[in-house]
Amino acid sequence: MTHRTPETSPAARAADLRARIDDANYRYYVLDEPTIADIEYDRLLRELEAIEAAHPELATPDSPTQRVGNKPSGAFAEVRHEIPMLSLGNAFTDAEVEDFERRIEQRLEVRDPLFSVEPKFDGLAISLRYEDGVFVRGATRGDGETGEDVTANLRTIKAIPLRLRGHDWPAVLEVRGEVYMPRAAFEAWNERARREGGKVLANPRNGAAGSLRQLDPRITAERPLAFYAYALGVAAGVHLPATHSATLKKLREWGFPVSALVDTARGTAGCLAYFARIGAMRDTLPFDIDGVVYKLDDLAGQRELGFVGRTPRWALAHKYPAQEQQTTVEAIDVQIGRTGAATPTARLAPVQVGGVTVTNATLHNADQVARLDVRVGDTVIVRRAGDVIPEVVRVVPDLRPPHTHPWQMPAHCPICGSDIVREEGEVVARCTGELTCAAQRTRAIFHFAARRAMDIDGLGERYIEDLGDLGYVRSVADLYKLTLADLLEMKRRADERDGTTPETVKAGKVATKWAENLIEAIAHSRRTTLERFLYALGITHVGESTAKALATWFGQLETIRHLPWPLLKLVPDIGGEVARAIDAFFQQAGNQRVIDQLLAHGVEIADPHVPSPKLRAALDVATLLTNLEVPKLTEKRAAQLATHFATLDDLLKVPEHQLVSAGLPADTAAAFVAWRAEDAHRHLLQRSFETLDALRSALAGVSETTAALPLEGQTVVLTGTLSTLTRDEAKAKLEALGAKVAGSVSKKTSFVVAGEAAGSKLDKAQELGVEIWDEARLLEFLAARE
DNA sequence: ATGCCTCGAGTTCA
DNA sequence: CTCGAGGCAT
Repeated sequence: MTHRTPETSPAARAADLRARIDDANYRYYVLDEPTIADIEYDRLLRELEAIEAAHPELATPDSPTQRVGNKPSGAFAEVRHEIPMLSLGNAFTDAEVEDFERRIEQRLEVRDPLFSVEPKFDGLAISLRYEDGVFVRGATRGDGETGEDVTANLRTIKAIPLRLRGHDWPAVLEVRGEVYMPRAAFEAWNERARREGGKVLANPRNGAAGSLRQLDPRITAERPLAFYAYALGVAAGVHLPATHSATLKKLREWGFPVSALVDTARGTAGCLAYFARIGAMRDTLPFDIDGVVYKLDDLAGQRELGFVGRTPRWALAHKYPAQEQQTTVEAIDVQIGRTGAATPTARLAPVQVGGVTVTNATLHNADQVARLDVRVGDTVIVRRAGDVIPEVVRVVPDLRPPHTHPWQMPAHCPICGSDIVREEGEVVARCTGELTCAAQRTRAIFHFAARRAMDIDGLGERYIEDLGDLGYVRSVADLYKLTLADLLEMKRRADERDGTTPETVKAGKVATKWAENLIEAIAHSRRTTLERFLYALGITHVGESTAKALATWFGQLETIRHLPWPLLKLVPDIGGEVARAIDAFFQQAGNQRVIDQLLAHGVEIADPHVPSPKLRAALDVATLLTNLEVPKLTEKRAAQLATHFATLDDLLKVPEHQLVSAGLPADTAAAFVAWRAEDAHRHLLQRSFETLDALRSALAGVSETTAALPLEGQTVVLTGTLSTLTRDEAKAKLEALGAKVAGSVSKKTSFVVAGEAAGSKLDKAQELGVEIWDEARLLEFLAARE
């Protein structure tokens, strides 16, 4: 380090250093144009500290070295605000903004007045007092009349000047503004806190508030706080500007940071445009805001309008819908899904989150409840995850009422009373009632009727429940037996039961219309495709994709409904687990009966497929033996076994010593014989052989050649909203060209089609360098090949 | 065994 | 959308 010989006195050098440090602060925090490197800044500060240590008489209270005091104060003293700190009226709708401005126009007899507009920072309002240009006291807003003296903590915030710049400031000056924690600093702080075990902050606002209320300013000094000024309090004895916008300019000259987003806007239209403009950048701003503030720019007009209570008539806070809200848990219920999955759900006191009223939030599973330790009566923070689904973010522990207990999954289904069981290693607990459980039955029928399944329009969950409870529909097959008279009777009985008696002619007509439409929708659904039908059955692990795979590989319902699981495994993406689930479904006599009834009631599969020629290569005994999952029988051993014993009879009867002499290792042979000893296994083998033969003959007439499709082997992901096609249409067209349409982007994705408002998938594609098409390119591509 | 990558299943409100 | 878990490549 260079050490300059002081030509000047220490006092002069100290003054010079202070000026340079103050200037660097001003340029960084107010002008937003850093001029010196951090290292240089630190060097200046250390030199000043050294001088002040050597000459204690030179240390002044407004020296930049004096930001961090070192003695924790006892408690915060009360400070009475000479001019009360305002609370602003709130507006959530455009209409409320119009009302606000109409009142101003009427009282002042003006048209389209000019407003000073600014973001409403989500931080902590404070007031700063300067006497003779030196910061002497800072206080929180408190109740507006009286706040707490947090001077020592505020001194640590470098964005707050300890000494005013320029000369035209009043002898006594109070400035109002917001202390906040920039988002990036908040994230960085928390990341470090998590890593090093420090205090993790809940959100930037709480971070700022908590930091200012530290009794030890040394702790505050470590927190990344910032400050924006937005108003004047006391300002005695100088000529002040006539408008609010000019005042802000003045504050900036005096050394206060003022947000670059402040602007002026004319009339309601200008204000609403500003609201929209700031709203659009809200997510990308470096700090949190919860709205914007409109203030009548003309200060004389402000004085004329005055206050209602403590709220000025000349200012308004226009708020954005809150993305996170606090509410209380009234109950934790368990919902039973189609598969019996018992999902805990928090019933919440209604609260507005992101513009909608939220009353329920899923808690996913018992582990999640335990992780959050949510209890009935708790106050919780709720957020809309991915802008849609409400979720409980965390509990506010300080607001927990006494005598609560951790929540536990009930032992019995709240609907049917069957045991709720959680399998080893599974996250979800399930009701074991299966189809005896009304909830499972309702959800199963709902799934059957879903748009992507049998597509029965107008069959809502409530009607399914009534149809089930009143005994009209016990299984999905019963839907096709319903008559108009049944539906009307059911509706009448349901109304009776609920005590609603809309016996008016009009209600009767509505009910008739509903019933007619439903009968029509059910009739319409009779004609369907194999993949929809399979999907509608609601077989565990069989969603749309697997249903489609089954349909294209095997072609016929009659084949599929009798397939043993080792043959189901021939389909790519179907492994042992899924295959056994499908097999188990069709092994249930009740399920087969329902399928028979559906077919008897006229359900017809309209697109007869032939088995896929790709199946042919897999229809050999070796593959079958591999898929049987016989212990120790690897692919290689299975092939070996198949070359010598290719018939069912051979495999059932060949003695162990012959297996060994055929070259099979002794332990493998023994394992096979042991496996074969079980009736169920022999039966499985027999079923498999029979089906193998049936498939072979079904394939006999199928031609081998399939035309190559332009997108064969490509994986495409759709994201955002397309304007000329629905997502389903686009998917269908791409699939018709041989593409596989996947739901998420990975490095195997061939290209991503991004529509309007594309979200995280587009980001991911860019990150992975995956090709991105816009809608126009897709349409062009499709048009060229149709 | 381990680590992608997909698929399935459940979810809220207007 | 998110999470869990099945399938499969390594």
